[in-house]
Amino acid sequence: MPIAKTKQNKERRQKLLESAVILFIEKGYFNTSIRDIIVLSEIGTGTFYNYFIDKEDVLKALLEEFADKIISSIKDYYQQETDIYVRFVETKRVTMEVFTQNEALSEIYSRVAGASTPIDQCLQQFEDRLIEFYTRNIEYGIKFGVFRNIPASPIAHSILAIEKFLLYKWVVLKAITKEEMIEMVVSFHETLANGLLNTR
Amino acid sequence: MPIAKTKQNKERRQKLLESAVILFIEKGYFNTSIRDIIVLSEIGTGTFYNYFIDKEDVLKALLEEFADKIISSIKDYYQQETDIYVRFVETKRVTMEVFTQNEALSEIYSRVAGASTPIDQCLQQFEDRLIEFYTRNIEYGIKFGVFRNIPASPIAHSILAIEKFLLYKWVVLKAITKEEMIEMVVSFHETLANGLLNTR
DNA sequence: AATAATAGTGAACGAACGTACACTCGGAGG
DNA sequence: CCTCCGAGTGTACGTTCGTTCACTATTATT
Repeated sequence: MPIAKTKQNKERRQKLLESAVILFIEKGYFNTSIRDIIVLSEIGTGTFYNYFIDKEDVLKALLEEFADKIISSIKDYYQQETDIYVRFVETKRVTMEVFTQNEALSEIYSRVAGASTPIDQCLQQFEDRLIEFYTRNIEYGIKFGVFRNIPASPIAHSILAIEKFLLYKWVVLKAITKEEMIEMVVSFHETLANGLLNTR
Repeated sequence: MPIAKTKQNKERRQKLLESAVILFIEKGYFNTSIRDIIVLSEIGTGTFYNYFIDKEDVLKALLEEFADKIISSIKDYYQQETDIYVRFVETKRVTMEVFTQNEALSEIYSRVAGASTPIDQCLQQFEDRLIEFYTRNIEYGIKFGVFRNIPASPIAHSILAIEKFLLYKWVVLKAITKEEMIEMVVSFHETLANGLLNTR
């Protein structure tokens, strides 16, 4: 059982998390042992258990940190920009930029989906927050007559889905470049916007 | 090293694969050991290695089997239906039905993405085949003036992305029902089709 | 019926795993 | 200056893992 968070040395905790990221990328999450993390962190074997319950607990901490980073970036952007149509396209650019600027965490995020129930719950929370953002944005557009009156939720889902899928294709499969990824997300949104816009 | 495939007992091989599916669902892929598969299959320990190289080899066999099933269902459907617009919407229904009729394999497919490089290569092959189908279908639509002249590939990607994402949401997270999943895929396609159709 | 070939078997092995626990030691409190 | 708390340490243990290989059972060949 870990000791109280206030008793934990913050730098030591960060060192553990950083080492974990390096190893998760290098060897993959499942091929990384707690021992590996301990060795790279240059801490005592038992010390690990003062900070985390197990390996999964480390992953959860990393994902929560990442989710906070993305959500706060979007929130910042939302305070700068209020135009509904500009928001619709540019929010995605903001999100994809956070992903590309945190390549290692993006790769871990892309790889661990479906790995275990607690991890899934953590991911689902994060994704649901994003979908909610997107849905609200589209509903604003409908309310003010910019978009046609269509079900917003499937569209919001599709937006997250393609972001996630193309991120996976870039960061895991290396099948497309960073630029191709962003270009495809934008191109898709332009076509989609054509289906959304109230032009009649 | 496994023995020649012609020398393998087909029923025994199938029994091994079926046991693996049961365990992968029950305990998850990573928490299932080769020992578990051997015990449930009621075969000798060494016999396993006459059939598969390792656990990953079992997974690859399962995924290939599943990919074949989906691709052949779509191919069958393509021989029945030639109308471009009907194809565009209904192909997805065919695909989603194969997924729902093979829930266990769908769950495994949803869960193992990103797990390891060889598995990813296997998945990528399968997904690329699907994307190629979708792209060709959209390009037909453009060629014959049914769809506007837009880049087909990002659309094809988005279609697979939302299918995969909603499948994950149904079969892994249990956050939506089977019916909601299909309804959302269809609803999304209707909006998307509005952006695609050449109505001017 | 005897022999050869080979698939099937499972005890055994070494490596790697998570983590418990007895121990060290710096620094705060008296 | 002494005491003592608790974070840090790392050896050592029991478990489980994947894999091997000498052996047995079964089938095919002559």
